[in-house]
Amino acid sequence: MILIDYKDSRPIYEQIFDKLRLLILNGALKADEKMPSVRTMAMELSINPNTIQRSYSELERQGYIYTVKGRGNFVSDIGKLREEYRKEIFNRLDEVCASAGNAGITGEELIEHIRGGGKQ
Amino acid sequence: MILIDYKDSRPIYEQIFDKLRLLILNGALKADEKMPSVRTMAMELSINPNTIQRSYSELERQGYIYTVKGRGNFVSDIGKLREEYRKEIFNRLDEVCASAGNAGITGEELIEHIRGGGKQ
Amino acid sequence: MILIDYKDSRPIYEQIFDKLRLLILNGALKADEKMPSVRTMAMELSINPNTIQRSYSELERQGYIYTVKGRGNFVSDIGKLREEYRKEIFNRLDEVCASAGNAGITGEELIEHIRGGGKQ
Amino acid sequence: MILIDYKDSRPIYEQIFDKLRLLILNGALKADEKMPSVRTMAMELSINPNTIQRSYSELERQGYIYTVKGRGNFVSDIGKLREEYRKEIFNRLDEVCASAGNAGITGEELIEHIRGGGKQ
DNA sequence: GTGGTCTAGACCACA
DNA sequence: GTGGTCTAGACCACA
Repeated sequence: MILIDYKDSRPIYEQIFDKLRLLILNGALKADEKMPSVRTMAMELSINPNTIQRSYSELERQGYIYTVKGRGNFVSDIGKLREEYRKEIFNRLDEVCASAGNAGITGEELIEHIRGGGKQ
Repeated sequence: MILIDYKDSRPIYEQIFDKLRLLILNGALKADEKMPSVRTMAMELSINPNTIQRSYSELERQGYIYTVKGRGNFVSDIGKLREEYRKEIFNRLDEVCASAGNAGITGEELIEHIRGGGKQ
Repeated sequence: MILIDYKDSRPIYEQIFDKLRLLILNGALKADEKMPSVRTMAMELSINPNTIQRSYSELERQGYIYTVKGRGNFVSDIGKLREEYRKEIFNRLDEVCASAGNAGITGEELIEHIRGGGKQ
Repeated sequence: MILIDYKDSRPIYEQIFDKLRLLILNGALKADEKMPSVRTMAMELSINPNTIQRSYSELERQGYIYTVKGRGNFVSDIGKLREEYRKEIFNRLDEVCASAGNAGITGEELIEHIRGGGKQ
């Protein structure tokens, strides 16, 4: 379900955070569904529980999951968060556009690339 | 000429690398032009020379500048590099598109955002 | 009668404790009235009986209820406790005043806020 | 400068966070001033560096300090944050008022308590 | 030297 | 069993 890329420069806790967040935004993990326990996931991925804990804490801090002490972590009912994620993506798009401008790439070229389905 | 943002989470050597690379890609720094010496730039920016050296090494490794022992660093004649930089940007665009897909954003929405000039 | 907020960070036993204490201080639960049994309440709230037990133990420890073996839990005749609860509140108020002082908020501002009915 | 209360139920990292935040809000630590290094503070307080690190991370996340890799942590120029802290305090005051209402304490009593300087 | 990440292992509160 | 906190110790990137 989750694969860790040790060659990725991003820290492990962040990779896990990103993938879980995506599963929640996707709807693959639904509201009030129980997440795998910190220890279970740590065992499955052969990773220290502290590291998983950190991913979960960050998910909780940003409102993607909520914690019930002694019971586990559960998926939140996200609503506003979808909107925030959309903004995050448009911001990243803006950055790409800015870099493109510096490299002499026009907006039309970017659009053509998107239309072509990327990675042509 | 170069401003460092200490509140930026990116390391200093990377900020400097990015800005110098941009000046070269821009044509602001032209082929065979001499770069400021490591020490000069370190003084001007009040930064550890090791840090400047690291930016320069990375620029050299990627082919943006070349070093002549005892004489200094000079801007390369970049040709292929422009093309590589373009690829890098299209790759970043592909990543944004992939994330967008996961969030239910269509290519048309991205295109509309680009057309609108972003940051509306 | 009692609603548990699983998204509240406070532990469940504490939420139940707080709400029952309030019902007693309110007078909604009167002296010598019988409390619902641990099992009944556990069933109604779909909660582990151990958790309810813990809330009841804490209520008993602080004198809000008393236990008769084999018969159940009963509301105490609270008198001093009202006074203690008042002290607790004034202590919390003192803490707020102290924090306010550190933030440069004057007592008059706090008073004005109270007069204004708060949450304006 | 900072004392840890091991009898306090709040975790150590939170106590340190609170105290440092206060020193910043106070102006005792000024904008762009260097914070003690994680290790130095860990030694002084005889606490594990990871714990200090956690306090610093939280301070950074909330914008009270900023980190320059390889150099250290520095106090941010807080502005909005003062306003947020004020709000936090008024929220806490609102909670006290609500509890007071439940205990039959009037707003006037609270005001009188504040006027009297508390802890009378 | 400075912060960032991770592991191993422990102990605690809570259910 | 479940998450939360902490210590001890290691290794890395950065300056």
